[in-house]
Amino acid sequence: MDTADLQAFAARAGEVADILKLLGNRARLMILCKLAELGTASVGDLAEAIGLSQSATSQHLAKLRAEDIVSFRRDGQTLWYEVADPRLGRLLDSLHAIYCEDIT
Amino acid sequence: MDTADLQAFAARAGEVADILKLLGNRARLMILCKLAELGTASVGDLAEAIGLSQSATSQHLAKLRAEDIVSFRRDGQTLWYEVADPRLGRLLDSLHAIYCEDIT
DNA sequence: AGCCTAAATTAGCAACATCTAATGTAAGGA
DNA sequence: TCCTTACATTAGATGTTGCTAATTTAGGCT
Repeated sequence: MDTADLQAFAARAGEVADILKLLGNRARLMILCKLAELGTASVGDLAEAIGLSQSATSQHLAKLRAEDIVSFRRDGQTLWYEVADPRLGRLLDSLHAIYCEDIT
Repeated sequence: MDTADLQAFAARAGEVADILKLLGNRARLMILCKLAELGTASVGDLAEAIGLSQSATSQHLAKLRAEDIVSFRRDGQTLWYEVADPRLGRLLDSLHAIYCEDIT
């Protein structure tokens, strides 16, 4: 593999690794699994569902937002989050198929 | 979801997140992609293929070994590594399908 | 306006990750 | 035995992560 190929490979691997880094945290993975399961959820719903504080949950959502992995719409005081990136939806499906085959 | 369900969910998410954390590093992801592509490779091969020092490459391999994601067999002075966990093989295939559809 | 709830943001700290440089170990060859 | 090659390991500096606590912003209600 020549230098240009290595750089292209490294660049793409870096992008994908950045996404996987976001999933490589228990709290964020739980958030994304919940969103995949429920379709949409508020910050409070998510915080309770994963057993984390409001602040910590919000900070995790900020990271996911920064990579355009999730989006939200406002309804009054409540923000409803959802998975925004279809590729991430596919990845979450794959993860479920591989690591949660035993779960209904 | 009751407390027992949350704990089971958290436990499983933690296990999967630990694996994804290993993939969430450019160098390690490149190593695993190379192993998936080549089937088997030596430490020196991998270090050169990803443009990293021998030491850093070896330390990444040590982390992957610790989670039983890769294994190796010795042939003289050379250690030949390969992907050991079939679920990780499936995950790498999925990642390739999702994020590298444009690559031959 | 004043108050409440929902969520975001900031500051700060402890824990963790990742590199380089140096050293150790194992195997083969002269 | 001595040297070389292939790889592992350790030590240490530096950057990053993920929490809590405190504060701020936004919206709805009386």
